Amino acid sequence: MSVRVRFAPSPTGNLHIGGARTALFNYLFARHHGGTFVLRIEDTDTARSKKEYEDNILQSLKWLKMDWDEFYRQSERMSIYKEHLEKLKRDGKVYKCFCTKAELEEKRRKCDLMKKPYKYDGKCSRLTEEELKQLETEGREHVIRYRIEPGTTVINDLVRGAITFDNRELDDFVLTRSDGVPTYNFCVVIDDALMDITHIIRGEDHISNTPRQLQLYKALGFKEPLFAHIPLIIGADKTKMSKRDGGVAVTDYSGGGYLPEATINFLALLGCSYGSDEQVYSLEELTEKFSVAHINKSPAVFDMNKLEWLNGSYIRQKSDKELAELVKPYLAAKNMAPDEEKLITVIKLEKERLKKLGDIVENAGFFFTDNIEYDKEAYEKFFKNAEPLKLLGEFEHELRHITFDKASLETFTRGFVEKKGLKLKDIVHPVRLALTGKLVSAGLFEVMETLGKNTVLYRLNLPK
RNA sequence: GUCCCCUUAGACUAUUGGUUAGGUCACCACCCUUUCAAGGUGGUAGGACGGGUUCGACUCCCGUAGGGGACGCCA
Repeated sequence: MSVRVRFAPSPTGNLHIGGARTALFNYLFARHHGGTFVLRIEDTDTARSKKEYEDNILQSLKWLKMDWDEFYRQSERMSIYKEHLEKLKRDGKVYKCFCTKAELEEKRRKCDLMKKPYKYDGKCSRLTEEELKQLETEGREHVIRYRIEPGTTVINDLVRGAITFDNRELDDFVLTRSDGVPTYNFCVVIDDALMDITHIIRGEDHISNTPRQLQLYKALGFKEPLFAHIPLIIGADKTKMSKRDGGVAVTDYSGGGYLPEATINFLALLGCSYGSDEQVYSLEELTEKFSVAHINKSPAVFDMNKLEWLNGSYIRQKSDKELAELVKPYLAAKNMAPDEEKLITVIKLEKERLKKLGDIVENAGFFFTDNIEYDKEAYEKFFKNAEPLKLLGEFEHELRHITFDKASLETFTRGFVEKKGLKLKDIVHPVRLALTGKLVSAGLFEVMETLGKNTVLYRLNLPK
C-alpha cells in the first residue's frame, strides 16, 4: 500500500512555526515515497475554531510551497463519528458521564492539594441501572467516556522505538462533549483509519495521547498506523517557543522579510539530518534525502542566527529582478517607489548586505529620499568640525567637473587626497556620511554613481 | 507531584563499539579593503556526571543530575 500521511492542524490560531515543521516532515515523507499528503482541519472545538485561522494556515502552507493532495474538515464529518460512536455503544465500550464541569474541577483541585496526579475517577462508570435511568429521565447533560481496558499499551515509534504505558495511568477519556460534538482523541482515530493514513508523523507532545488512541483503534477494529513522534522546537530559553523568541507564526516570518526557501530549509535542519555536511537544500533536495531514520530524538533550539544566515544566502542567490520585486513592498511601506532601473542598480549594490528583505529600507533608503538622517555620533565627529567641512567643500567644488562613473570618481578621489597629503579614508567617511547619513554603505564610488551628480553635489552642500 | 521522552561545543548536527570526535551558524583573528557586507584562511569551543559490560566505549546497560512534554467536555 502506498504511503499516506496527513497534517492535522486545528484552526485555533495562526499556523505555528513548529506546526509548519511537522507539516514539512509529513510533506517530505509523502513526496519522497510518492505518496499522498492529506491536509485535515481539526475544527471540532467549535468555541475556539475560526475561519480566519484556517485561512492563515492554508496561506502559510502555500507560502512555504507545500501543496496538499486531499483536504478535509472534521466539522463536515460529524455523521461519520456518530456512526462509530454507535458501534462503541453497542459493544459496551463507552458510558455516559453526568459529572458536571464544576464537579470535575473540584476533583482536580483536591488532587492538586494532595499532590496526587489527577485522573477521572470513573464515578459514572459505576452507576447502577436505576441511577442511570434516573439521571436520564431528568434529562441531565452528559458526555460519553471511553472505558479504558486494563493492561499495558505499547507504541512502536519509528523515532523512539517502543514506548510502554501502564493503562492504569490512563483515565476514561471523553469521546463526545455534552453538546454531542466529538473530541480530538475520537476524531483523529476515525479519520486516520478511514483516510487510510499509513504513517502518523506529529509532535512529541502527542505521545501521551497515543495510548488512548491505540485503545480506540483496537475497540473499533481498525488497523494501527505507524507512528513517528518528532521532537519539538524550543526557544533560546529551552522552553516552548514564545513570542520572545522572535516569531511563533509562519506569517511572522513571511511578513518579516524571510524567504520561504530559507524558512523551509531552516525548519528541515531542526531535529533532522540529510546525510551530508551540506546545509543549503532546496525543497526538491530535501524531498530526495528525507528519511525518518534521520530524525533526532531531542528537542531543537530555534536559532535565529542560522535562519538569518540562510536567508541571506538565499537572498544572494536571487536574480536582481526577483529581488527587486520582493523588496518593493518594504519600500512601499515607507512611501518609496523607485523606478525599475534604479531599483535594479541599488539591488546589485545591496544584495549581499541583506539578511532580511526589509533591511533594504535601513541599508538603502537614502537612495530613494533626500531626507537624510545623519548618524548622531558621526555627525558630531565630521560636521561639527571646520576641517572636514572645509575638505568637503573643496571636494564638492572639484567634483563638479568630473564624469560620474565609478572608475572616474575613484581616480579623481584618489588624486584629490594625494594632492592634499591625506588618506583615502579621510575623505571617504565624511562624504559617505553626507550622502547616506551613515558610516556604512555599499562602495562609495558606486553609491555616488548611482545617486548621480546632482544629488551628490546637493547632499555634499547640506552639512554646511 | 505522576507518567512519558530526551542528553556530542553557545546553537543545529555527523558518528550506529576502534576517528587526531567531522560539518554548519555564532564568536575571535588575519587576508581582501573607502566603511559594512560578501568571500578566503586560520582559531577558541564538545561526548552532563557516576558506575558497569568489553581487549576497547560518545556509541550498549544501570543509576544520578539536568532538560523537555503530557496530565481538559483543547488539538
